[in-house]
Amino acid sequence: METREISQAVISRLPRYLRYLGELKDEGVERISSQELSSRMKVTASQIRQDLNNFGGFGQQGYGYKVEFLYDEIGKILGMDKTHNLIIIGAGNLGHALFNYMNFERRGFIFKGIFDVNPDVIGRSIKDVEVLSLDCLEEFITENDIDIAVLTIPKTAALNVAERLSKTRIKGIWNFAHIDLNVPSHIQVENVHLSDSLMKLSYNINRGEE
Amino acid sequence: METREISQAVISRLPRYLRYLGELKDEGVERISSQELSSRMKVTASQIRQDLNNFGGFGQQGYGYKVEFLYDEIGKILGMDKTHNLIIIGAGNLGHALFNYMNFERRGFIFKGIFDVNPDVIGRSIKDVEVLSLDCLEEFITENDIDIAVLTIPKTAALNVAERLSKTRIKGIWNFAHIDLNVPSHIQVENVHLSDSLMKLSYNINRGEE
DNA sequence: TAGATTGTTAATCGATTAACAATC
DNA sequence: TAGATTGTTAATCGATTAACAATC
Repeated sequence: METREISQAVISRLPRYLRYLGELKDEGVERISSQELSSRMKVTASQIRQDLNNFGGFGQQGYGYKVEFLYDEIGKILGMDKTHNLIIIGAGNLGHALFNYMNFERRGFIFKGIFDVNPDVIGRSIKDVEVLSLDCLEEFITENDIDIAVLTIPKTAALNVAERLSKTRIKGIWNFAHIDLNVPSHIQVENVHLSDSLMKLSYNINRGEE
Repeated sequence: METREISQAVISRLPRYLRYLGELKDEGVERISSQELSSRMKVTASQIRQDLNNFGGFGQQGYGYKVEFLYDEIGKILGMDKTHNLIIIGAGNLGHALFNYMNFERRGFIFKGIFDVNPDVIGRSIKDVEVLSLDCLEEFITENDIDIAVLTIPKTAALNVAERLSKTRIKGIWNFAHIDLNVPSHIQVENVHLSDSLMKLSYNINRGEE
């Protein structure tokens, strides 16, 4: 329905808006102006208004924005009003950690299963959920209406699994493997390259010294 | 020594260059042109040359770039020739996972210690390293020449710890808490907001459907 | 109504891409 | 030398900021 595409720069800022609005809501603040919000968030008021107006007019002239309303609207834009079924592929430390991390479930991200290739790990239970063999991957995705696969496996394995996922109903891949995936355009990939992030920090630390 | 500031957009791309050059090196490729690299990485050759020339002329006209040399140079720019001492604050699932993740050590990031507040956890061992009490934080940082603190604790605790870290010799914070930290400018903060990332994926999935 | 603040258009700034002269 | 490809300047594109008319 939308005509022009909204830039990823804007999308990236939405969760941050949501976070600050959540805090305001918790503080019992009912209304906020772009000016006030801008000084809290250390961005320009202009940017806030521009960003929001990509999705419609959420404010009232002369008044500002209703915190709760805006919070809900941004939530909807980000799809937080829907639930998403996830599986984790890779029951190593990181997969384990994400699986145990409950806060995602509050947001409608439901972990339905966890997979591994290692026979020593398959069959064990994490949080009452059994670690499954990768053999049943496709079947499980279909039967459990899985939308998102989280990849916490080494890079070579990730390429192979991404290939298999491409032929399923999966809509998105949350990729923690240190490699770029090549998947059809109907599958969205969101990368979390931890080592890239750490290298960036390293750069900035060394720069800061000069 | 450098006069103009290099943009964070450029810095963010460096680890990706390093990754691709590493692959090329492994494949035994000795030289590569910006054109060839651009088609592999799906960026423009212009961008590659512009990015690299922020740091100096690493190529040879008519020839291209020596893979190994360029790999080493980018590594140096990112500080991969130095070692960094890290501590992890928060021995929960995520802290645990990062602590166990060996690949960082290959890059010169040495995990020196892990901290928690929970008395049930303090004293236990992870990889032969004892989980320490937050009480000895400052002392430990000084005695072990710690450069980077990794924050894998809930947001309120993170604010408090960041405050304490501000008064130490710490140069950087790798922040996994879902909150923006306020620290003096001599401390660099690199955020990994996992829930923000997942929300972005959620947006793109729902958008993709239209 | 007067004051405040949005929504939106216009101006600026920065980043990306294109072009080409320099040179290996 | 001729060909190839860099380093770098110039052009374009997009994103951010400023300004202000619309309006609550």
